[in-house]
Amino acid sequence: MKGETQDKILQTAIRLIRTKSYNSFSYKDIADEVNIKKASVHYHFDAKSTLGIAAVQEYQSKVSYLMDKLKAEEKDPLKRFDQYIGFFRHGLSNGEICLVGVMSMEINTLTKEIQDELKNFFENYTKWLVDILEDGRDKGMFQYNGSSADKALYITSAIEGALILSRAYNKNNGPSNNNTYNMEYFERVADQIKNDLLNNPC
Amino acid sequence: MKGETQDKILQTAIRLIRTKSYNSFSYKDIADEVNIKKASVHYHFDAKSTLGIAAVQEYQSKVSYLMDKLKAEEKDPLKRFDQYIGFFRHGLSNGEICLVGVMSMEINTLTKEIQDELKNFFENYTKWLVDILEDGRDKGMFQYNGSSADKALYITSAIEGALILSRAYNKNNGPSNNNTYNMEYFERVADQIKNDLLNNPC
DNA sequence: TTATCATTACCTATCAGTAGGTAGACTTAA
DNA sequence: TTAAGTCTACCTACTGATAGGTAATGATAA
Repeated sequence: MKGETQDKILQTAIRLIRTKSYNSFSYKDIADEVNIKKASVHYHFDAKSTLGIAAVQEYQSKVSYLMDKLKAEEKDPLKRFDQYIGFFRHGLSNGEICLVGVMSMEINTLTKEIQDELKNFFENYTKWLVDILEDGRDKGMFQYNGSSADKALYITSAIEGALILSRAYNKNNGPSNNNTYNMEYFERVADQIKNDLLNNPC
Repeated sequence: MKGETQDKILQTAIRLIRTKSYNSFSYKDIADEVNIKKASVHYHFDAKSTLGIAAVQEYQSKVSYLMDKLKAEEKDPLKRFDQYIGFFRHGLSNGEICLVGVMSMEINTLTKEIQDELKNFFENYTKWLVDILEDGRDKGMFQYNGSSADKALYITSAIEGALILSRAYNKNNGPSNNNTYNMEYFERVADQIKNDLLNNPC
């Protein structure tokens, strides 16, 4: 199959970035997981920075697809918001946090090209959330003061932070018998974000 | 002077972790910045993990000192909260984000000893904030629903996330002529956290 | 006082291992 | 036959780490 190995490499890279960070995985790691040799990884992605760019683009297109589908199929703002949160929840339950968050942390060590790719992603990222928020406010379901852009930035910050802290500091973390993680911290923050949206200043 | 070089190494390590991340700096980086040889860094800290532990402990004791001083000297809860935020603001203005946040992101790549050290730090970290929040609520200045522990987790998440995003996505980031960073995103999130504390559900 | 010894804080040189990366031969399927 | 994909085998640069040596300092005992 054309592109099968290439796709495996890409998906593995994305998973490794989300579990260990960009500067903490190597071509050897990829090769071992895909069951090919290091040189073959280089055949598909000549340099690590190339793979990095591809990983961001692939992750973005996956998220774009989900967000567009969500916008088309789910008209209830609260359920749409829940599904938005659900996207992060699902990753975290497998020990994977947001790729944008991880690579943003390492921003000072990345090439200009990757930085630009991330910036582009981040802009879309917040647009989706602004869209959900404004839809909810228009329909009278969400209340918040100030601009939607500010609120989106606030929520995004809280989610990114919650993902990091949840994976690091939950009791019994590390994957359990069924290979999922304790979600306690994440859920506690997610609940508060939602309550703020629903109950905010009278 | 006894310990002068050792302290320079430690301070440099902390700065490099906060600007680049733990897995993105090397003993060579430290050696070059302190103007000694790599082997001399090993003389003071036999292994990188030893240096990592020492960095977390040193950072913790610095923060502890500031927090205790703050508690003793500043009795107005709002001003105390502002100073708490100011601690993160100051770091970010030099391109440095929270060491706990950075290393938590890399948690899966760290030794058990460093993980324990971080967990210990995180527990104190949230205790300080809970203390500020409850003091403010007791004095009738802060309003929030739910437990103080939940609120502290929420605020901590938002701050950690804001630090990451602010450094990565502000316009014109990178250090400017006066060697400081654009703080826009961080301030926008910080303002909302504060407003929530002051105006929340009636 | 001075010769002896230990300690501190560095050095040069080197280690084995791993990083990302390349050249060229081999395999396989269209 | 040709092109795609994978391999072996290698490279250079760098990783954390160690061995062994050297001044300088300080303590100690004859």
